[in-house]
Amino acid sequence: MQNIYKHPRAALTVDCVLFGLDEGDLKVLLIQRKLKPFAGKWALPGGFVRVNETLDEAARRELSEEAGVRDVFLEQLYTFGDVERDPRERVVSVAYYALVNLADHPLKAATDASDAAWFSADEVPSLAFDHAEILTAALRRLKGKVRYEPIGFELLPEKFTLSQLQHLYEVCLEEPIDKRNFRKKILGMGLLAETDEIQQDVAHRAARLYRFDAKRYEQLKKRGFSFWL
Amino acid sequence: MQNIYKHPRAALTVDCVLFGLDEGDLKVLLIQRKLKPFAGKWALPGGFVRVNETLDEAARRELSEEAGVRDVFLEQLYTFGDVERDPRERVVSVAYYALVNLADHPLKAATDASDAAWFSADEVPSLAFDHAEILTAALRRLKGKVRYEPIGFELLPEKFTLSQLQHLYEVCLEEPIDKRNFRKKILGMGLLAETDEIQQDVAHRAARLYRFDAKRYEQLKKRGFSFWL
DNA sequence: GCAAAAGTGTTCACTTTACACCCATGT
DNA sequence: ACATGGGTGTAAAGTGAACACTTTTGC
Repeated sequence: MQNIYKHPRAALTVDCVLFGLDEGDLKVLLIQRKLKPFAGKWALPGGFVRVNETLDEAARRELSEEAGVRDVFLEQLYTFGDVERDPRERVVSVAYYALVNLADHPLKAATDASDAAWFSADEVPSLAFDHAEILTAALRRLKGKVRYEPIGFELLPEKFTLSQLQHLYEVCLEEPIDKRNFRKKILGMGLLAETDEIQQDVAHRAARLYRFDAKRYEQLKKRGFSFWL
Repeated sequence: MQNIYKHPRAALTVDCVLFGLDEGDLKVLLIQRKLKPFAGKWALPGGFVRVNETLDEAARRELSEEAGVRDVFLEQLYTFGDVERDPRERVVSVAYYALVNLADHPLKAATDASDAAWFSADEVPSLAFDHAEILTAALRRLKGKVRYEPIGFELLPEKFTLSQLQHLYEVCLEEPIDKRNFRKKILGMGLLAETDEIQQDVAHRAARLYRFDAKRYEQLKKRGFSFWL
């Protein structure tokens, strides 16, 4: 190595906003800090980037270590670089957001840092560092992006009902949606494959289950199709 | 400071994709490198982030030092963190894109690094580092974002004709646009203020000049209006 | 007078919205 | 039998797309 430490360097971290959907309620996973600074405060899972791992790898590692989740949808969000965002020293943080399906992954975040808990995304406690700002940015991104990319499915189980999907969109778009129009539009896209299964153990007529057809989406995208809701 | 250099740290840089519009041709400013690595190759303006400046400040400083432009539209794009992206050592780069109006700012980039030149955005030479990837991402962002945010005006002079605006959109959307429909739509938004001036020194009927009314846009946005083209 | 771009409306197809009732199931 | 959500079609309004000619100006 050459030229290193000639000048002082910022430290580099990743922070992850992990979203889950619980019965039509959008949740975020937070971790209660054990160490200074902000000991005892809630914070996003995250940590230092190692010198030989990519940013994506660091984010996945932190999600695995601190939140106990693997193989989830993950996307870089924004890099936060205010000079005073960490009281110890200059720390620049690359923020990610991740989407997990709470039906398959446990609601208890099995982890070493077991002080993890899910909070409603718009009712979080006071957060450490600038994590409130990161969370706000992640919510904005999620709520914007579900409209033009089919990422909402990452929050649902593999097989889901049209009502579950509709509720998800109602949460993200922050407005009620007409049931018939929603079904017409989403089925008309041809991205949902009907399964031969139906909802189980419900105290009313059981709904048909659908899958998102990712291969079909890729095909259509190549032909110029754009997802839009 | 505490805990510093306990572990090796990545270096942190910013890189800027500066776009300009020249007669309906989208251009990017590149700098010919003087130093190793990649000496002689073309690269994006950029450099190391100082420990006491924010990322935005670093990006603006580099644009000023290397490209000779100030007070331009600037937005963070993405952070590139591949382990091998710099052959010297681990360097993470926060990429920005900026939009400048070439009519007011000089086409010659007056600068210390005077080996700067404008290239057509889709006919660039081979670039240093992963700058080709950064440029691709910036183009994708620009071409996507002009549709739903009125950022295109940053590429035009303060007063412009509707045809100039249409050409800009034709470049970004990569398809011809019907003149009458375009004018109907853009004027119908109420974001353009007619000036009492007309185009000068053209060998045909002179077009009326318009301004983008940023205040009006802010007002409308608060009332739920969304820009869309 | 001709070349070159400015400016201007209408029609048709399609998309979006609004809206209400019966059905299947479990308790 | 009743409570709960599942599932379905139509009409009216609004939006997007296609399209051609006259006007102004400089040379």
